[in-house]
Amino acid sequence: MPPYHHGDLRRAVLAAAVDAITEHGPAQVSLRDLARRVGVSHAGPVHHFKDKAGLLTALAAEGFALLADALNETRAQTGSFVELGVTYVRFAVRHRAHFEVMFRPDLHHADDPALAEARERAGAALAGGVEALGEQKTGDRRTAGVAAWSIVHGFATLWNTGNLARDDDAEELARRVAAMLFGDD
Amino acid sequence: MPPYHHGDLRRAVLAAAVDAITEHGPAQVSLRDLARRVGVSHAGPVHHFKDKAGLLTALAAEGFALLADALNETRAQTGSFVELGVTYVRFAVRHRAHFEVMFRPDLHHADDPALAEARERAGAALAGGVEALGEQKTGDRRTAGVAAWSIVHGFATLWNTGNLARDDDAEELARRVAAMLFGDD
DNA sequence: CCCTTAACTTGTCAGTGACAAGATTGCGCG
DNA sequence: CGCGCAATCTTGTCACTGACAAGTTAAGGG
Repeated sequence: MPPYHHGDLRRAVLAAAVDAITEHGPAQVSLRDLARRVGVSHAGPVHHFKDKAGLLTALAAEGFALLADALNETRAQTGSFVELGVTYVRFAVRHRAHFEVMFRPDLHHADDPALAEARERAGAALAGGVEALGEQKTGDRRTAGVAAWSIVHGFATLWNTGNLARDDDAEELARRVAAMLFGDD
Repeated sequence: MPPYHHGDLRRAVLAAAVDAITEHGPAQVSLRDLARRVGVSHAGPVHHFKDKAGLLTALAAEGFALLADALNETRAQTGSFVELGVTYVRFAVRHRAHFEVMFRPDLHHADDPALAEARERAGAALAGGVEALGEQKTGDRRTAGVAAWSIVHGFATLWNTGNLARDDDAEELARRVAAMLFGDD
C-alpha cells in the first residue's frame, strides 16, 4: 500500500510528463496517464498544477531555466557565437520534450510570472552572445540578434520535426550552419 | 431543414478548421466543433478524413501545396533568395493555421502520400532558390540550403509564437534578417 | 496534543474521438 | 425510365479525458 503522501509529486509528475511527451508528443499526454505512471489518483497532479496548462507552463519554465543555464555556461567558457548556437541546438535535441512545450504558447498560461522570468533570462543569455560580435560584422545589433536566434531556432525545430537528413550529426551540422551567419566567429 | 448531402463537406470542414485553429490553436480543435460550425452531425467529417489526424494531415498537405506555389511564383519573378525568404515568412504569417499544422508531425499520418508529395514540392522550390546563389557565397551548397531554410523557418516560428517584438513589420524585419545570411543578394 | 492546512482520494459531469449500424441520396447501367 | 449500388451523412454508444466538488489523511507549528 503506497503512502498517502507521495513526498515529491510535483517533481515526479514533471519527470513523467517529459517521458510521455518524448514518447508521444505533447498533444497526447493526459493528466490521468501521468497520474497512473506516478502511481497516484487521477486528481492528484491537479493540486500542484491546477490545470493541464499549468503543468505545461511549469514544464516550459523549467525548460527556459535549463536553457539559460546552458547558454550562460558556454558563454563563460568560449565567448563564441557559433558555440552558443550549438548549445542552443544541443539543448533542443537533448531536451526535446521541454523544447517543444516552450514554444507552444497556446498550451500555456501566458501570464505566469515564473515562465516570463525564465524566458527573459534565456533571451538575455542569447542576446549577450551576439553583443560579443564585432560591430562591423553585425550591422544593426537588434537585427543581428533576431537573425541569430532565428537560424538556431529554425535549425533546432526542423531537426526535431524530422525535416533534416538524419545521417548528419545534429551538432556538427548546426556548427557549420551557424558559422554561415557571421563569418566563422 | 438542411439537405442531407452537404455538397462540399470536405472543403467546408477544412475551411472551418482553419478558422478554429487561427482562433484557438491546433491543440483545442475538435472534430465535433467543426461539425457544428458546418452544420452537420458529429460524425459527418469522419467520412472524409477518417481520423482527426487525417483532417490535420489534409490541412498540412494543402499548406505545403500553397507554400510551394507561392515560392515558385516569387522565384519566377525575382530570382532573389531574400525575396524567397520573405515569401516564406509571409506565408507563415498569413496562413498561420496551415503553417502550425505543417510542422507538427505528431499530429499527422506520417505515411500519407499526398502530404509527402506536397512537402517534396515545397522543399524543391526552396532549394532551387539557393541554387541561384553564387558558389563563392554559399560554400557547401547543402549546408547553405539548410542554413537558408533554418533562418526563415526560425524567424517565422518565433514571430508566430509571439517571441519577436510586434512593433516591427514582419516582412520588413524578415527581409533584413534574410539579407544577413548571404550578403544581400 | 490539538488543530490548521497542505496533500491526496473518490465521485461526478460534460465534452471528445472512434466506431458500428442505419438512413438518405445521387448516379450509373440496364 | 427505374433499379440498385455506393457514397454520403445520421444516430447511438463506449471508453477516455479535463475540470470540479467534497471528503480523507497526514504533517507540523502552537
